[in-house]
Amino acid sequence: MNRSAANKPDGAREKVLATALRLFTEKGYFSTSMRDITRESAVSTGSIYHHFKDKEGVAAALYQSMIERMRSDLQQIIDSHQSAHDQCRAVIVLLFRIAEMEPETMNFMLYTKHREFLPDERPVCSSEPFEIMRSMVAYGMDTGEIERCDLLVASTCLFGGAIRMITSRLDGVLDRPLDDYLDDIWACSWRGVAASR
Amino acid sequence: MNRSAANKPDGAREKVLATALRLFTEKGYFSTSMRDITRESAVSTGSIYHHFKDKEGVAAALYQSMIERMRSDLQQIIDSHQSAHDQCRAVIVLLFRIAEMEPETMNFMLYTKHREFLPDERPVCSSEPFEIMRSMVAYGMDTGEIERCDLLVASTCLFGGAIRMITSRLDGVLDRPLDDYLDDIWACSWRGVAASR
DNA sequence: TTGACTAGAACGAACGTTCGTTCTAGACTC
DNA sequence: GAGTCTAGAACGAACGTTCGTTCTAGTCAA
Repeated sequence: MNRSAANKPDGAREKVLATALRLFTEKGYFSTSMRDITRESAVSTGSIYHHFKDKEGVAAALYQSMIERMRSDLQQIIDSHQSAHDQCRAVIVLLFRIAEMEPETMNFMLYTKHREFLPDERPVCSSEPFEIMRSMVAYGMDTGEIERCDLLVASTCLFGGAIRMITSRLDGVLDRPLDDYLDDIWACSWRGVAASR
Repeated sequence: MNRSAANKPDGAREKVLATALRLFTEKGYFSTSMRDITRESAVSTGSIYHHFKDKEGVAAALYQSMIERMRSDLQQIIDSHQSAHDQCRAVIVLLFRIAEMEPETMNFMLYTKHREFLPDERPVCSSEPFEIMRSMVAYGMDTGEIERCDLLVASTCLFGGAIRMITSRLDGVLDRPLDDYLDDIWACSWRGVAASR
């Protein structure tokens, strides 16, 4: 397969993925039929099954591309911020930005129960991106920025509030964009885990 | 319908609800067929459709009984604890206990995307139990225990860490029971929102 | 430059299965 | 015997998937 042809934005594969992301987010995986995807992507059934093994294969491709994108964004944050404090805050800024600019991506990433239709995937909180986030917290414990305690507890407390704000926003419970809450959320979250001086 | 007969634990209605809770949690709502419920509850199709309008009706009855149970438990907490600090901590203790003793209930309560199959329900974080939890935080701001800021932000930060710990536990990511983490989680969460003296 | 050939992308009707639900008949209770 | 509950076969709709075919674009000999 010619790679440049396969990845071009108007290619059948890309159209299917974009449509599936939208429909899975709007209606859920099980309420989205392959006929829905066929109709809304304007790609024929046969063509879809030429590019993907089956319906689950479409979801798996979406999931993989999402994991890879996060992995790369997080690596960039590590490279461009010195302290654990700045790294972790940048992660929340990143998550908020994705949630506002590409709510469908964030919805599929954070709020979808992948295991119901991707039984072979680990839960998202054991996925590589979340591992990277935990490693930032561990780094902060080493530098003395973060109070030393159970790593999972600290990570969950530090990012848990922001993540729940994102799901609230995706649920339509928040009227204002997430950025309006950023400083407050970060203040609460960081104060909870920061080392006492 | 005779009420005492309708609620007896071995009644068809109760057997269906218990089976549905288990199957919805294990396999998800959409991957659970009415035939599965028929087989595993040993209640016939006709009988199920006598007690419930349709499949969605089974899920709705589960959801309602869960909301009502939480509402009553939370009211009891308010009645038996004076300070907002103690009330909020008791809520987390309650949630942890339900998650350990009745993981299926907690899973259905917290971790299931009800709106995919109960389109008329509000998202769970706008449901009455969550409103009660927010009112506890508001009370804490009035008494000066909690730093005054956006109510949603404070509530999300205070309970967000614990709730994410629960979902991690339900995902099988945590080896030890939630109680082992209680003190650490509470310390982080409360420190994040407590009024500075 | 043309025409024959080829690989793979696209197509969509049709298939067999499974779903939620209905229906008719029988059993039990008061 | 009227009303309530149970039973499970049957129904039609919708599903994911298959498959035989057509279309398209590239290759290459002459």
